[in-house]
Amino acid sequence: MLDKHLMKLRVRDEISLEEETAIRDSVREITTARGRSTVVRAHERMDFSTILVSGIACRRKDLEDGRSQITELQVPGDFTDLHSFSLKYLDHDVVALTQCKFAVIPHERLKWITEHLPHLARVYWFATNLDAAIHREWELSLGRRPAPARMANLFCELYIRLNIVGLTTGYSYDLPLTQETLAETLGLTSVHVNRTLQLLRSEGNVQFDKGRVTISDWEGLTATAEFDPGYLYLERETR
Amino acid sequence: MLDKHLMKLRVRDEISLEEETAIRDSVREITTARGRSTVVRAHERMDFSTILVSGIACRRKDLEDGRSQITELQVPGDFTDLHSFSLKYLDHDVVALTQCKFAVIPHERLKWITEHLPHLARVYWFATNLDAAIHREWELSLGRRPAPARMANLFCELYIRLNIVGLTTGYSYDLPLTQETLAETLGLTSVHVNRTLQLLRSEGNVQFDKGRVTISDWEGLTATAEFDPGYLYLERETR
DNA sequence: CGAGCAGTTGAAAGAGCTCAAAACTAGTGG
DNA sequence: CCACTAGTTTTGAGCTCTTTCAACTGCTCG
Repeated sequence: MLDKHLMKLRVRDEISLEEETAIRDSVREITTARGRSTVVRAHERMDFSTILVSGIACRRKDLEDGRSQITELQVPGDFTDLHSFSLKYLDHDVVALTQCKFAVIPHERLKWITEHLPHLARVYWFATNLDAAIHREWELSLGRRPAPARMANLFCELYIRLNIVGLTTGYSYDLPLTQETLAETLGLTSVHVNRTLQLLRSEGNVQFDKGRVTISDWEGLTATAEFDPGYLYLERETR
Repeated sequence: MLDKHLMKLRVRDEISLEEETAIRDSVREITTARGRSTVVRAHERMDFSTILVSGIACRRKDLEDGRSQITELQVPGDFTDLHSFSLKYLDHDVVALTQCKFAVIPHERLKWITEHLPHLARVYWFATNLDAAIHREWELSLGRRPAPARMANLFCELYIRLNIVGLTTGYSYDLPLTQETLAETLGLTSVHVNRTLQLLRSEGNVQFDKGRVTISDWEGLTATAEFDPGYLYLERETR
């Protein structure tokens, strides 16, 4: 159940058996959410956090008039709302984009970890800092990269993140999102997403079809994306 | 020296005298940086973090071709690179936009805090989560808000953040940045920043002149900004 | 078979960009 | 005190990327 979560953590640090046990023992229950359902609502008081076990979820911020921006995509193994432990409520919704399974961890357990397992606490601190690093890269994309580079960047990032948790097959992976959702993610309209997708396909580096991303030329893709994986902190360190 | 830092922390939680002392005792030295100088370079290994004591700094990400995006502005009292403690190196530069003073805190002291003062550790964890929340709001701005709302939003955010540390006078505050820098912050060109500034001024809500922001109609400004301060987490809670 | 999404296409409008020049500021040195 | 420089702000004109709006296709599923 938490295997992908541990894979993700262990890419960046060593996790002892004691720590692994503490994590596994922290799960109160497993919940399921239908695709396109809001799992956590912004401003709602939280006393637990959840790890995404399967499916694709996201953090989404809405504006009054219906416009909305997805600020991060979550893949299996990600702690979707670990930050609610110190924030107490979220500034955004958590939305299950496809059918999802979540492992629920009560905040009291996290508190216990900060008091008894300081190294694991730092690993989790790191995990939230990694989310922030992803946010910063997306700010760069949204602020400075034209649509094709922005989209190519997203496909690169997801390839790396999904590869870590064993969800890629060669250079392709499932991404069962609509172009509409992709638009919310990239700060574009769905029409423009459609055209940009065609452009990328015509360049022969990536293809997005029937909910699956296929990268045919990784070098070419990273070039159009100006992709530098540094912000994903892929080195193992003692945190 | 750290008064503003403590003011910022105490808006969100109670900080005991013991914790305050631990913070003050953690400062190894005070350094100064000239305006427009890079203080920390991306990918550079860090063994200390710094609190901004005075001046305006920022986190900036650069692209090969010279385009760059500021992902957050830092005001006095902010821990500019607390996240380098768990990240080990930064994915962005830290740039002093004006002359700045910094208090230097060695990582080993932060480690000590995580092992002996778990509550303070959680407060600092919270502080990095607050940065992430600001990043998310900026993603929303960059992705979905047209230039005037985006700019108005920034002026609102800075008003609140500077007010917390006592750096506002009525509804105005110093912001000695060029329009060029503002453009890097807002994901716009300096030409468009200039025109948007004129538009906002003509609407009579804000004015940005000679490095000073003057808000003449807070209600009006928050309306054009679609500003909701929820993401700044202004409530005091036990973290 | 029809309803309802998701994806695709076309045409026109608009927000923001580029390039280039002019006007303003403030500091420097004669 | 004035000329000179460098940096910043302002303005104009044309252009591009992205949006908007609206229609059309195709697929899936009851």
